[in-house]
Formats: sequence, C-alpha cells, structure tokens
Amino acid sequence: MSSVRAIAKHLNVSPATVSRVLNNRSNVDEETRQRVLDRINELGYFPQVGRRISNVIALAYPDEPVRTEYGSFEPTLLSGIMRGLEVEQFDLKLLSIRRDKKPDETYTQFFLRKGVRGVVLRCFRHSRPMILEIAAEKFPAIVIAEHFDEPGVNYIRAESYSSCRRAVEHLIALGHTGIALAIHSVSDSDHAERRRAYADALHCAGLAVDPSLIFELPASLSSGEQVLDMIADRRPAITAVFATNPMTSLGLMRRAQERGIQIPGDLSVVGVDDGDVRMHVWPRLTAVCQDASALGYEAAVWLTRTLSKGSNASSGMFRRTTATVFEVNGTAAAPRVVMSSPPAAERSKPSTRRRSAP
Amino acid sequence: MSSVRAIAKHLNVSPATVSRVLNNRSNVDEETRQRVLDRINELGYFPQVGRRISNVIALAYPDEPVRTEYGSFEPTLLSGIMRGLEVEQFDLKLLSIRRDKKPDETYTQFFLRKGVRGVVLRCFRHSRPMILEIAAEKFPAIVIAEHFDEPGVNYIRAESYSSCRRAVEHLIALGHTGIALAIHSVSDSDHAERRRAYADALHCAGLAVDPSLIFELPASLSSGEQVLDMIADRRPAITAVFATNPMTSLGLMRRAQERGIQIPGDLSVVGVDDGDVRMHVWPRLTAVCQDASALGYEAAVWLTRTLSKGSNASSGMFRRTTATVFEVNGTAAAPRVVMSSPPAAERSKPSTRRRSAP
DNA sequence: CCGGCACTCCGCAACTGTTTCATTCACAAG
DNA sequence: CTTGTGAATGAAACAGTTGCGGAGTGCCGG
Repeated sequence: MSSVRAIAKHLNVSPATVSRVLNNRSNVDEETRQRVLDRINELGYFPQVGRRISNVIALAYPDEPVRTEYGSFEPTLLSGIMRGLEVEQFDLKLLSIRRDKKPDETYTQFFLRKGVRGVVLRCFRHSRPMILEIAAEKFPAIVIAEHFDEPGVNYIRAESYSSCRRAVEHLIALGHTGIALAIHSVSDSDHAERRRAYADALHCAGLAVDPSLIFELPASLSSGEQVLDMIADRRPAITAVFATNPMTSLGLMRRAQERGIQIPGDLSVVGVDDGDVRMHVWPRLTAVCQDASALGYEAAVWLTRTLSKGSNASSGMFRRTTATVFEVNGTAAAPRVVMSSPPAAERSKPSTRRRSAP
Repeated sequence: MSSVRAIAKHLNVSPATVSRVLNNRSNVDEETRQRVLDRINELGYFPQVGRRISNVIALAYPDEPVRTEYGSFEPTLLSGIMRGLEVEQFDLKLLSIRRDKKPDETYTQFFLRKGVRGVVLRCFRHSRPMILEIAAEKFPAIVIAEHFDEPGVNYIRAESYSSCRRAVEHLIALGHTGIALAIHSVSDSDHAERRRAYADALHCAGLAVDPSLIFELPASLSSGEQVLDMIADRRPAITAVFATNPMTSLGLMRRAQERGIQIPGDLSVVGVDDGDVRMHVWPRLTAVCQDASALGYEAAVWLTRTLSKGSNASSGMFRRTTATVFEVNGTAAAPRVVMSSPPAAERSKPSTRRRSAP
C-alpha cells in the first residue's frame, strides 16, 4: 500500500531519506524530517520486511515492566493479554519506554523502530502526558486501567466506584462507625474513585468523614503494617479499615495477626484484589475484586482486531469500563460491641482483647 | 555474512527456494528442504531485515505463557529477564510453542519465523523431549530451572537439595518425628531433588520414610488444603509438613487456620517460596527460598552476550546452579508434646486443641 | 499411442526496507 | 578565486519475500 518509495516519491525525496527519518538518523534536515513524519502519520504507515507484515504489538511500560511489588496485577494482566492475542494471532513484545526510547525520537518512530504495530500501555499517574502525546501522534494504542477525558485516547478500565461503595456500606451495615481508609499515595483515577466511594458511603449514612482516618501510603505490605500500627491504639476505636489495594490489605492483616488483634473480631478489613491474593490468607479477604485478566484480554482483542481489519487506524474510539465485584469473605464482621448510642466517640470499647488483658 | 543468496549459491538453488524453506512453504521438495535446513543450522544463519539485525530473544513456553496459578515464579522470572536484557540491549518476545509452532516445521524454522535470535525456555517435565530437539538443532537456547545431563543443553537452575535438607533437618532438630511431604505430582528434577532431600534427612536422623506420609498433588492452594485434611486426623499424629511449592504451602496454612489448628503450635509448616509469597501470611512462612529473578537475569545475560559476541553460537555450554537459602520464619516450632520415648507411635497427643473440645 | 490436464517444484523478476558511497551545495578560510 | 569542510541527500547495492510462469512428471481419456 504505502511504501518507503511511495512516500519518497510523493515528497520528492529519495527512499534513503525516508528510511533515515524512520530510523532517526541525525543527518537529515529538520524541515524534511517533519514533512516525512507528517506523511507517515497521515498514511498510518507500517514497514513491511520483505513482503511480509509482522503482526506484533507491544505491552509498553513507562518504566520497568512487570513490577512484582504491586502484587498480581501485572502477571494477571499479562496472561489476559496473551489469551487475547490468540484471536488474531499476534505476538507480544515487552518494551520499556524509559529504557529504549531516544529522547529526540517521536513515539511513532520508537514503536516502528521496534517493529510493533500497536501498543498496550500500562499507565500510571505520572505517565499521562506521555499517553496524550502518543494519542496525538495517532499511533494505535490502548491504555489499561486509567481514565481519560481527552479525545483520541482509547482505554479500558474497571469501574470500582460502585463496588467500593458497596464495600464501605457493607461495613456500615455491620455496625461500624470508625472506618479508616488506606489509600495509595500516588493518586490515579482509580484511587480517586475509591476515595470518593468511601466518602460518599459515609456521608449517605450520616457519618462524618474524618480526615485523620485517611492514610495515604504507597501500595505495599509494609504500608499496610504501618497503617495498622497507626490505627490500633486510637481512641475512639477504629473497628474497620478499607484498604484500596491488595498488598496494603495483606500487610494490614499480617500486622494485626502479629499483634494478636483478631480479624474480624477486633478489626474488620475490606480490601481490593487484582488477582487471587485474597485466597492466600485466612480468613479469606473480603474484597473488591477486579479481573485484570479480562482487562488485558479485551484490550488485546480490540487492538489486534483494529490493526488487522482496517488500514486506517483511526477507525473508532474504544472506551470500555468493566464492572468489579464485591466479594464477601471472612475478614469483615460486626464490631465486638454494638452500641445503641448515637455514632459518636466512645472510649470503653475493649477492641484489642489481648493487649488490654493484664 | 551468510545470506539467503549465499546459501542458495552454495547449494545450487535459487534464493527463493531458500526463503520458501525458511518460511515452511509447502511447495518445496523434501530432499531440498533438508539440505537447506542442514546448511542453515550449520552456519547459524539469522535473517536480516534490510541491512539491520534485530536483537530480539524470546521467552518461550511449551503451553500458555505466564501462568499465574504457580504463584509468583513466572512474574519474578520475567522481571529478572527484563533486567538482564538491558546489558546487551535486547528485546523480548513472548511465545507459546504449542499455539504457534506448526507441526511440520522445525524449532529453528519456528524461531526464525518469529524473528528471534535466541530463546529462554521455561521447561516442565513433559517438555524435555522438546528441549532436547531444540538443542539438537543447535538453536541458541537456555533452559530455566531444569537439569539436563545431555550435552548441548544450556540451563540455569537453583540447587534446592541442600536447603531442603536443612529445612527437614530443622524440623527434626525441633523434635518432630512425624513429618509429611507434600510434593508436586508432575515430577521434574527440582521436585525429585526435594523429595530426595526429605528422604535423606529422615534417613540420616534414623527416622523411617513412611510412604503414606508422602502426598503427591498438583501445585495449588486446594492441594494444600486437601493435604491438610488428610493429615489432620492421622494417628500417630503428624506434627510437621514440608511442602515443596509456594501455593501448596499457603493452602496448607489456610486450611489449618480454618480448622483451628494452630501454626506452629499444633502443626509446623515448612514451605518453598519463589518470590515473596511467604510474606503474605502470618505467621510468616519458614521456607526454602529461590530467587527466580536471579535465574532470569543470568539466563538473559548469558544468552544475549553469546548472541552479540560470536557468530558461532556453539561457543560454549552454560550450566549454572545457583544456591537457595533456607529462611527461618514463624511457621515451625517444637511439637507441643516432646516425648522421651523412642520415635514410634503415640496416640494420646492432643495435637488439635480446639477440635478435641466438646 | 498420443493429446491434454493437473500437479509439483523451482527460478526470474519485482517488490519490501536499509546502508554505503559518492555527489551536490553552501559557506568559510586562505 | 580557490579550496576545504560539513551537511543533506540520492543512486546503487544489499537484505528477504512473493507472484508468475516454465519445466518436468504422472495420469487419464480418446
């Protein structure tokens, strides 16, 4: 369809020059480079080696790929993507943008240089500008687990507001009034949503949102432990926690058990799970569950379908929001002492049994 | 160096024919195909697009890539590989051999078709014949976590015998005599090694190896639960378990806690951890720990170094065995009743406290 | 026995993209 | 005015792949 030679002829340059632009060689005039790039993006050009087109997409990370600290989200996502690739028989390449992209090349140049026709983007809050730039270049891309209002950005995410709200309402229905929130310190739209769900649920139940019960820490086991230490001795007693990510949830539980605080007897914990980490512990974690595998699957299917169907990549936007489910397991129960008085301060509640013993 | 045209000239065929062989087109004579293939493997040929060679290796799985059921081994391995690729600036492709390899093409053909210069192989027991075939074709490859005596196979693995033996000896030193073994049902050399460590440790301590205390089940949470149910009510009492993989270890603990069996009071558990799953639970799992990330790192570094250094891929074998560490945490302790009698049957031991209450 | 047909195998040529080498052109220094 | 230098770029030679057609072979019907 559109070859290097065709582009060259159209612009009255040689194929060599076009190739140089594509590979970001330095010795080409800035004005010429710009003309070539414009034409390339306009045509949705993709290089064919020999006569064959290679069906490869990338899973691109802003920084290091496949971080294990965040629990099972990345591997679960990855396995979903691999399943999705079977539909159109694509292959997957793993890319780190920070590592390989040269500062002076465009994202389109970068991805083409890597021999990739489209890209699934794992996005964090700080990489939003990057995403917008890629979208502006019209390179085929889809963002995982982040929400965008700007046009031209395709994304798929899990809607966690309603499940998170039900989770907090579940705690309230059990009789909890002192409910803490442990939330990721780098805010993305997911976590903003969860925070809002927490506040709304409390508000609708006539409970005040106490800022001192909101703990912002990075998602990790040790954060969960820190949060537990901070809430364990508080008066009025905190009888429940909503932790908005898996590792923090587990850290909370672990530290509680270490200190002899009974779950759910002394403290109710509701968490969030990306995979099946909630099954690793006892009692099983009552949690808002999102299916990262499904996100990856749908993203991969849409991207590869779009690529193999039309030559024009700008066929249509894809913006999908999947549901999460609130799964009741064993870490949330009624607080030990249910009070008949209005939901205000109380101090005599024997919440941590062993600590108050001798 | 060695191009399609060079190979063609040497064999008195046309470049087109060589290309057809490489892409496994059907319309080429079997004898011709074989001659071309031999020549290709002899020269260690790799296709160049344009004039450029692409630095890509694959992480290839016999079946589906990145299974999450086995816990954190795959993602941890993957992140190690990604780190290792930075050294020589290679890229990684994920391949499923079962999905994409056509039955009538050789492994060399398959990998070349995928544009991959070398391959890291995640091997399971049933895929040993495949590995040997790849090695026989002399395609650059390295196997993860499996041991081979056959020449020509490169591998890296973690030696778990000594740590596993120390783990079981640790249990014996604490006073345990009834020690069960929960082991993966599909045996690979790793698990054979762990089984041997178990038997040797018992033997050297003068304890008999009771086959009825060995449970072979697939690595999973539910297997751990099943094992616990099978050992909980046994007489003479089983006071300790050695579980040779992470998920089974966690399943054991979960079910024990569910049934009110105290760990480590009533039952000691020693497990195996590939990543940091031992940190997810309380008490923290006493476990033999292997660093899957380091395996991936070293495999990737060696493979890419070999590829970018010499044109002759058969430069030297790589066989490395890294150490594992036995980490003592909170799930192993002395059995509740230490007996002074010889290590024989006993029946009055109150091992499961709550269950024996009325 | 022969013509026609179908099928297999393979080479030529035309097509991808990339790189090397040489040329052109502007401009500054001698 | 001549010459050197550097940037920009084009022609050509290289890489692998594939459409088309030709040569051979076997088979079947007349």
